[in-house]
Amino acid sequence: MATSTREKIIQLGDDLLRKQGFNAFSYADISKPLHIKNAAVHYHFPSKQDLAVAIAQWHKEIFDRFSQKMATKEPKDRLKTFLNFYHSIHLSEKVDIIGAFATDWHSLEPKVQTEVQEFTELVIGWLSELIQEGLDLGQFQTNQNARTTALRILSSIFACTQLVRITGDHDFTRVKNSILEELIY
Amino acid sequence: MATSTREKIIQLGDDLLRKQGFNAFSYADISKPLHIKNAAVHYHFPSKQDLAVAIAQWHKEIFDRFSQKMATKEPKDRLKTFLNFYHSIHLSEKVDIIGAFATDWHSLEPKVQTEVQEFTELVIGWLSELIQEGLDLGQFQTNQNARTTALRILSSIFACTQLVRITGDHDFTRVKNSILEELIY
DNA sequence: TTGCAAACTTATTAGTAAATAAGTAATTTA
DNA sequence: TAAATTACTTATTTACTAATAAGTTTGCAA
Repeated sequence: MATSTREKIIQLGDDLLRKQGFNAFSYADISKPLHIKNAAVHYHFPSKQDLAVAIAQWHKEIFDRFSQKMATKEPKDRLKTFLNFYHSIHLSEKVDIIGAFATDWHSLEPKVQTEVQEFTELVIGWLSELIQEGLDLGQFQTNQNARTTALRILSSIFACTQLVRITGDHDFTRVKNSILEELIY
Repeated sequence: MATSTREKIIQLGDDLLRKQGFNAFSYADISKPLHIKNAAVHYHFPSKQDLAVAIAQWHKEIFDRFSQKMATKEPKDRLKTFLNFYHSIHLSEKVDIIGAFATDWHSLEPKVQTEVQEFTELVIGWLSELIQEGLDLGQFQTNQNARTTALRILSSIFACTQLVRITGDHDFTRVKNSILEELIY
C-alpha cells in the first residue's frame, strides 16, 4: 500500500527525534528529503508539538499491534522479542522513544506529555502482565513485585540504547543477556 | 568563596542542559539570569560546543572529588550514597548528565563526545570497582561480572531519572530499593 | 605612569527557526 | 456542473540563534 505524506512525515520525524533529539531537527530536515515544501509539513502538523503528539500516538498504535501479535506466545518468548526489539533500535542508531522525549520533557507541551505518558504506561502495563504470568507459571524468579521488575527491565534496556552510544556496542549484549539470566530459572 | 562568571555559566548551562536538553536552551537563557550580555558568554565559551566540553569536564572534576571522599567508606555505603545522589538529581527536576548528552549525541562535536565518554568510563570504572570489592568482602551477591552489574545499576538508575518524569515520583524509590535488595545479602 | 591583559559591553550580522496568509490544482460531493 | 474540500506551493514574516568585531572599563605589573 502507498504511504501517505502524513505517514511519511511521522516516520521521518520519529527517525530524527530518536537520532538527533526533538530540538535538534527542524521542519526543513523533514521537507527536504520528502521533496515537499516547509509549508506542506505545517499543513499536516501546524506546530512541531502537533507532530510530536502524532509521533507518540503512532507509537501507541504500533505497540498495540505488537502486543496483539505477541498475545499467544509464552512470557519468556515475549520478553525475548521485546529485548531484541530494543537491540534493533540500538543497531539503527536510534534511542528509545521514551528516553528521547524524557530528556527534552520540559520543552514539551502538556498535550505531548499526556500522549507520552499513555504510551509509557502501556509498555509498563504490558511488561508487568508478562512478568506476573511468568511468575505464575513458575518460569520467572524475582523478590520484587511485577511492576518494580517491569520498571527495572524497561529502565535497563532503554537506558542501554543511550549508554552504548557512549561506551560502544559490546555492552548492549551483556546487559540484554543479564536481564534474561537474572529472571529466568 | 566568590563564584566566577565562568563557573556560574557552567553551572547554569548544566542546569539548563539537564532540565530542558542541550538543543533546547540558548545563550540568552544563560546571559539573562546572570545579568550579563550574550557576548560575555561567548567570551568565556566561543561556541556552545565549547560550553558542553566545559560542562562535561566539570562533571569529571566533581566525580573525582566525590570518589575521593567516598574512598574510605565500605562498598555498601558507597553504593547507597551513589543511589541517593541520583535521587537528588530527580528531585531537582533534572536528568542524569549521561542521558542528557546521549539523546542529543549526534548533534555533539567529537571533542564533546570524547569528554562525555571519559566521564562515563570514570563512573562505570568506579562502580565496577565498588562492586568487585563488595563481592570480595562477601557483602554483595550476583551471577554477573562486575562491569555488567555496574552497567545494569547505572542504566537502571539514570534511566529512572528520565522515566519518573513521565510516570511519577513513587517509582523512583521502588527501583532504588530494588537495586539494593537485589545486590545486598 | 604607562602599558597591557582580563573581563566585559555595544552593536551588528548572517543564518535559521517555526509559523502563516494567500493562491492553485486536483479530486470529491451535492 | 457548480461548489467545496484536500493537499499542496509560493511568498513572506517575525523571532530567535550562534557568533563576531570593535570599543570600554578595571586592575595589576613593569
